[in-house]
Amino acid sequence: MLSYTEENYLKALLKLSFQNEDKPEAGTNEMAAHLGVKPATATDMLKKLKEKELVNYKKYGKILLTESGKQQALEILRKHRLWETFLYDKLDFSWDEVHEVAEQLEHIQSAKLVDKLEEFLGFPEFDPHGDPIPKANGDLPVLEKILLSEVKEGEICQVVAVKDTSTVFLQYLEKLQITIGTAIKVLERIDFDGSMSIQISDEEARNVSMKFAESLFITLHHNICQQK
Amino acid sequence: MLSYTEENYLKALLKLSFQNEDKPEAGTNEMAAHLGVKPATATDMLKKLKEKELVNYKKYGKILLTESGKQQALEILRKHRLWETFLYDKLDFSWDEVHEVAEQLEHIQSAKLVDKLEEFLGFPEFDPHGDPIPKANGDLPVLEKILLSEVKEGEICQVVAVKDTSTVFLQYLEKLQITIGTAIKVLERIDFDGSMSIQISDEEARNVSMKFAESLFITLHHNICQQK
DNA sequence: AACATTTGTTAGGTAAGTCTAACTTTTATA
DNA sequence: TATAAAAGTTAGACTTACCTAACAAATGTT
Repeated sequence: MLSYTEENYLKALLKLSFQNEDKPEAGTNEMAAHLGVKPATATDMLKKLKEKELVNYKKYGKILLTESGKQQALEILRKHRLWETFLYDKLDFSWDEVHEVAEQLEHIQSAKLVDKLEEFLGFPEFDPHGDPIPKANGDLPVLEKILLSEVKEGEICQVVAVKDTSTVFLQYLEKLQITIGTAIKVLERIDFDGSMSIQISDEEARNVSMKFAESLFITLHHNICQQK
Repeated sequence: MLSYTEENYLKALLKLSFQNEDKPEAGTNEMAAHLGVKPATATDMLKKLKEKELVNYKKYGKILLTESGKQQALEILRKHRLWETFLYDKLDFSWDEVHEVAEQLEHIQSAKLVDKLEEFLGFPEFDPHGDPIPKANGDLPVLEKILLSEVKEGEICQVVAVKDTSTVFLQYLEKLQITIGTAIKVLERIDFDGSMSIQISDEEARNVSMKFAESLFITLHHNICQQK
């Protein structure tokens, strides 16, 4: 059985592996910063987790979850996101209040509790932030993402990824204050040239080209919040 | 903010004060046994709790919660019993499974969570074991208890206390396998002499006198379990 | 009242998780 | 490529909550 602290290290490692998705390794300082401890402390814990075969780790090397470590981390993430969903859906917490409490609830030990909670919530696939909730077997639901250009007039969607990763495009996004999670409402589609009029968050209307609309992945999921 | 462990000591002290209701003090060994630690450990913690003015305690003396300590203990008990009710009512846990998980859940820190949970559950007054759930202000709901002799035919009730505390009566109860929490169904009332035919738990029918029926306090509450 | 038993305390030690300060290795840059 | 900066490690110390073993006080019994 893992301690509360060990669980937090595993979860942090999993999160970092999502962030740097191409190479899912992490560094000691990165870990420490994420957990709010000093690097020396993280080093100690990493040795301990290596002993338990939850991480691959060598002196001065990069840190990687083992398969076993990843499964355990996914289980914790599963609990975290199910509890967030519970707080949001059933207890009327706002999307920005759920995280702090879920940080505590995710450490409750009871397999039955997690499964019953999932059932009670109607087997949700995404939490209130739009993040996928791992299934009991560790599978992660995939966001159904489409291009902004496919969205109908009047619909609201959320940015989930970029198709074009060129610097000019990313800089343009930054100028428009669009990041992952930003809400976009399609006000009008111009059939003539494929351009559209959109509303970004709660800003005023703005026109974007077909090229733009075909470079941005969005989702229509409704259990996602306005900000992130 | 109290640690998980400190909270457990306060809760244990509160429980002991309910048990020895006439004098709500406890001893070091008693405490230690209740918490599954050695007396020496309990002594250390009691000094610490005294420093925080949560208990009144003197060397070799009896232990008593201060007003502040009692309020904090009641808050923990409130959380424990609300979570038990949640698990029982909403997640289909059985009455004997709820305690273990509630022991963990009671330590979650969030005033909003407790109040929202209470609302979500419909402001229950008693937990699945029939124990009163402290209100946010520390008030304890009182069980509506009546004498067994007042119960109508066909009704099911649960034993909550004895009116007669004589040894012969208590020994008789023991022989009938009646303890606090035992379920009793009134099968027939004989007006002639005030005696009644009752069913104890799932045993066969049995006749008891008016004197007996007037010596046992019961409750008709329905959110109470069969056993305790 | 004297002694035995129960009850409670003290002293010293352990493991987990944290820290600071000094040191080593890796990496980035002039 | 030499050196400075960044990243990571080690050693030693602190706190919390626990332990054992030895001791002290309170209680019960003849």
